[in-house]
Parts: sequence; structure tokens; C-alpha cells
Amino acid sequence: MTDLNAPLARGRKPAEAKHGAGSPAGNGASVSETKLHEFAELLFFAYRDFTRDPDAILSDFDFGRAHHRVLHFVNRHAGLRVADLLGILNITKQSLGRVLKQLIDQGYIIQQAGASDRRERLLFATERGQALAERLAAPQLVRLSRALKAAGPGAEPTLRQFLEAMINVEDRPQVSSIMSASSPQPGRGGTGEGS
Amino acid sequence: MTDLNAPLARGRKPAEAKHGAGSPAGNGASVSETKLHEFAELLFFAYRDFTRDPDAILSDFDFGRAHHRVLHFVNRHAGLRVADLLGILNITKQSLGRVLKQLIDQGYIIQQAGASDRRERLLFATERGQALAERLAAPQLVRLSRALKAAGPGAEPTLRQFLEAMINVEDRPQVSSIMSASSPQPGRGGTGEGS
DNA sequence: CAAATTAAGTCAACATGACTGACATAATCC
DNA sequence: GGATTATGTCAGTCATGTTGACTTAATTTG
Repeated sequence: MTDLNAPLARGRKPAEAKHGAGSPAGNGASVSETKLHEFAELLFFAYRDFTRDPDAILSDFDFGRAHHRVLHFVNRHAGLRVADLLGILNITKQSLGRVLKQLIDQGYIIQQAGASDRRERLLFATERGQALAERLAAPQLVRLSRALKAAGPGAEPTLRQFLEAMINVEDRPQVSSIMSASSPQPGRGGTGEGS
Repeated sequence: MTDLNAPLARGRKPAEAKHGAGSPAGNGASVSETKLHEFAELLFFAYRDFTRDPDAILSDFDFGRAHHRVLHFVNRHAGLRVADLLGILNITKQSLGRVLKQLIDQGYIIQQAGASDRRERLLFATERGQALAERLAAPQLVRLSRALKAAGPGAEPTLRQFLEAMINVEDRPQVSSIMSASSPQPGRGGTGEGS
């Protein structure tokens, strides 16, 4: 058992070596480079632990993080097309195909031909899929809820703006679109499936 | 070219199905479950794009994200031990060994036996390593700087508290320790290396 | 309507970065 | 001097990412 609380690298702060022009974004009252590095590290640690709880659960199902991502988006945004998932996850068809096939074969996700365009395969979480998705999400929601509380009142809009601004500009419309769409039911819906 | 701006899953918001006890953290004025899910997704997208620019640079060097992580922490926290890196990255010795070996063999990182405990291998970025680390960090710092600006004035402490609270409680001392330590120089330092 | 395009699925082959478990070496601690 | 610790290494495996080519079915377009 290594002593995790022992001081790590002995040494002091480097005194913020100022080179040339200054801060990365070149704007007015901006954050020091050292602080930006700290935020980069905090983001790393935050994300590392954000994925830790579900990862532990997933191993009981012989699934990995990739399955979680797929199941999450399908569950939260029912009726997603395969192409949408590819764009969201930013992976290839082959990579997605593998995990998606497993989720379908094991009854966590079902597909349905699109009503207006029958080439499309709309994806829906089954009850089983919803149950797993919720179980995986639960510890993450608890963590987020606590962290938002710790950030103080009024943190929500700040956080939201920060996170949105971290997303590539060209992807923001796509992300907004995804986040505002959700939850039509599969099957005999109002969209006119009629044989 | 798929139409990325088209509405994705057609359908409306699900009206926040309230089950039983209520919100995940069980506290007072907490955030709705739907909003928490949105934050979870925003965090996913933010992190996805946060790693995108360096990933692109890395492929020119035949390195992967694993190399970036190692190089980053060694560069920012010179004198880190191998065991520290294992704890930070939360991977096995074998996994770390592979990428670390490549970074050492190619002259990005050097090792030095610890002064007080010569079993320890303290890690330092060479000039070459520093140069690559800075190049990889640059787009991330720009992104962070912009996002902090977008989050508005006063966002810094909020963000910091949020991100810190996302980290596992038991890891927080370790993280603080890492983040407050940095940058002793390798070689003939003040720590008493004596032959 | 025929041709081009699109959405999806598939095959083969491959790379990276995780994992486990065992074992070796050197240095330190007791 | 023996146990423990820090590191490195071997061998094998698995998950998840990649490319490029090809098929099928459905839609769009000239």
C-alpha cells in the first residue's frame, strides 16, 4: 500500500514564467497560465472519477464504457439514428457496430425502421435497457448533484455556459439539437407506421 | 454528408417523470434529474472535445492519449515517481510501463534515482518533452480560457469547487498534493544527491 | 424510370492501451 | 538478515478504436 497522502514531488511553485505575448486567449482580464493548467488537471480528475462508478457496474455485465455511452444516449434520446450516434461518439461505424450489436442481441436496445425513411434504424432502449441505463447513471447523478451543491447557488448557469463553451463551435448546434430532443416511444406511434 | 443540424429524434420533452423519493442527493433545493442528465451530457461533450486537439497532434508523433497524460503530469510535476503516476492515471504498472518506456527511449522523459530513496525513479521532462507537452497543452489552454471567459466573471471559484467536488473524496488529498507540488529540476539539485 | 446517393450492416486486418498474474532486481526498513 | 517496497519485465488476453472495401435496401434526383 503506497502512501497516497505523502507529499509527491518535493518542490515549490515555479513562479509563473511569463513568456512573451501572454495568455492563450489573448483577451482582457484573463486567467493565468498556471491556473489554466490547474483547471485542465481538475477536469481530468473530475472526468476520471465521473466514469469510475459506472465502469465498476459495467464489468458485472461484461460491458465496457463504450456500451455505457451507447446505452446512455439511446435511452435519453430515444429514436436516435445510428448516424447520430456516430456523430455523438465520434467513432467509426465498425466500432459502434460491435457494441451496438451486443446491446441489441442481449435485449437492451431495439431497432425500428424509420417511419418516413425506412432505411433509418431508430434506436430505443428496452425496459431492460432503461433499467441498466438508470442504474449506471445513478451514481453519476449523485456525484453531479453534490458537486453542483458544492459549487454554490447560482452555479448552474455558470457551469452550463462553461461546459457549452468547451464544445467545438461547429458541434454546438448538433449538441443542442440532441439535448433538446427526446423520448418518443417505439412501435405503434403517431407517426403513421401503418403497413 | 449527413445533415448534422437536422432535428434528431423527433419528439418532445418527457415531462420529468417523478418517481418516489426525489432527487439523487436528497438535499434541499436541488437540481432536477433532467438537468443533472443534461450536465452529465455536457460534461461528456466538453471532455470529448477537450481531448480532440491534442489527439490530433499526437498522431503525428505516433503517440496516443496515454502518452499525453504521462507527459503532461511529468512535465507539470517534475520529480514525480512512477508510483505517483500509477495512482493519478489509475492504470496498471504494465500499461504505464509501455508508454513510459517509449517516452524515455525517444528522449521526452528522463529518470533519476531518488536522492533519499534510490529505489525511486523520479521522472522529468527533457527540453524536448517540455516542448511537446506545451504544444499539446496549448489548444487546451486556449479552449479553457475561452470557456472560462464565456462562463462570466467570478466563474473561476465556482468551477474550481465544482470540479474538486467531482473528485472522489478519498482522492482529494492526493490531488491537492499533486497540484500544489511542482518543478524541482533534475540533476544536481539542492536535495543532496552527493555521490 | 434509371442512376446516383444515402443509411446501415458487414468482412478482414490491424493498433493501442487497458488487464492479470507471475517473477526479478535493487534498495530500504526493522 | 529477512521482510517489504519500488520498479521493471515477461507472457498472454481483451476491449475498443482504426482503415478500406463491399452489400443491401431505400430514397432522391435528373
